[in-house]
Amino acid sequence: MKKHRNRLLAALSADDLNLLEPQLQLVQLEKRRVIEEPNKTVNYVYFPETVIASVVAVCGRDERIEVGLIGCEGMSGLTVLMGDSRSPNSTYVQVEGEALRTEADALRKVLLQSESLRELLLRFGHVFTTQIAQTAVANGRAKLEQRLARWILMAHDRTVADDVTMTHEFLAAMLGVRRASVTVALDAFEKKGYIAARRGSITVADRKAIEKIAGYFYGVPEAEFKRLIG
Amino acid sequence: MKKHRNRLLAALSADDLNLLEPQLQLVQLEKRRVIEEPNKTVNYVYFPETVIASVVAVCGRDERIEVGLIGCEGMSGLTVLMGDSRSPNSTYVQVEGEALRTEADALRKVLLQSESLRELLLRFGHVFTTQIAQTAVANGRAKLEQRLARWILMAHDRTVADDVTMTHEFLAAMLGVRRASVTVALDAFEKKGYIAARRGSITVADRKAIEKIAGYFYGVPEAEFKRLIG
DNA sequence: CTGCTACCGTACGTTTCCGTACTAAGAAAA
DNA sequence: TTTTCTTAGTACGGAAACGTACGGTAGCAG
Repeated sequence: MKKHRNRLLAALSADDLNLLEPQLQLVQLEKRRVIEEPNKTVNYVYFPETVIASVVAVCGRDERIEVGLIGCEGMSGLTVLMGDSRSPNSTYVQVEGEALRTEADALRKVLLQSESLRELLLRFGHVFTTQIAQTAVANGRAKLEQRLARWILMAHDRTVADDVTMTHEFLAAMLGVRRASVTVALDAFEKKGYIAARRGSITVADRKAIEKIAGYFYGVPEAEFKRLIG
Repeated sequence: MKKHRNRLLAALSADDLNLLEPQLQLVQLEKRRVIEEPNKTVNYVYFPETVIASVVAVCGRDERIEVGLIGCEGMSGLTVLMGDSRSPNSTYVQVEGEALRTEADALRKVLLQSESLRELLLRFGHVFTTQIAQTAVANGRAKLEQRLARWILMAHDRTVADDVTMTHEFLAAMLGVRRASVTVALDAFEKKGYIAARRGSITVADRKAIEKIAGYFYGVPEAEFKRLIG
């Protein structure tokens, strides 16, 4: 039984892992692959190994904004844990890579068999809800540079390399701001030596400095994760 | 067995209600009463009958913003459902009134005894998470008038009367904006006849018009509630 | 009835970010 | 290589909301 990079799977007891592992299938997910569509049934639940996915809340036709980021620390499809099968949010791959997935129905069955598994995943649900709530705070109170710094840190936490492959255009869509605003802010970061920017990619150069910019807008869900999952 | 005004309690099966009801205690909650403090153990879980409470996400010392509103349609203390006992959020009473409460430990016991109870409450958890996510969208993309309209509608849904007792100052703190901005926006609503404003209270006069202003920023969690709880 | 306090209305200069749009420079295709 | 497309840098006027602050008024306390 190999050790999983995914931290939820890594935190499972041997028994729970034995229960879940037969259902798991390793898949390669390309950039922009949609893994959950708004108000459509969730067929698979994903445990990212190297993939990073965005959860985007949608209202109406046009208004949308990223409310959470899921990487190797978490899982998609929380709605399944909550006894439902769909949600108004959209989820798709931002950074391509590998993930383990299980059919939603298979997961439901396993959840009924193990209370400890259910509890671990629900604790992650609490962490993720915290992440959404903190996104709401950042959207309401933080300046663009702070929100951008927060996003870079969260992405950095979830990548194996130090760089994130991401165009300004896409990043702007995630934050719900103009593409040009992202360009200006990233430029400022680069000029101060906090990041190295190449076409379509950002490399973290001085993480401490970026943390200083994000201030308290970064860190709350991360602390909850440590406390509850370790 | 009297019918509860709280819609979660009202949606319970007779068996589940029998299980839960002995634990419930009717309490009167005054305005601004804090029912959950950030990162402190939750002792009681509240099912509002006429109370309306705000869930406020906090980061650092100063930055805070309302991420959700709980009234007779819901419950506080979702962290307990998620297998935890605290959260980084704060919860307090906005509109005074009555609520039924249970000790968190008593609820935990009952949750282990009834799967259907657990499922109903978790479904509400999903609805509330949706509310938080939509708050994040509104904070990031909506204009102040739209956010204000959204807030008024959500409060209106949860009150028995048509009016909400609330100063501009407090409302501004909830939305994370200046008190003066709220005054100006409410003034505009009043001049158009959408609301009647008195010192410290807002009365909804033309709900349809307010819904039109809020647009798609209002309605998503409400639809989820209907779908999942009824 | 009077005075006090909390709440509301208004004002003004300033910051942040938007909408739009044009240009430049990498990267991929021909 | 040359062309074409995508991504990034820059510019400018304008809207939204901010920080701050001053004066007015409703309603309660004495």
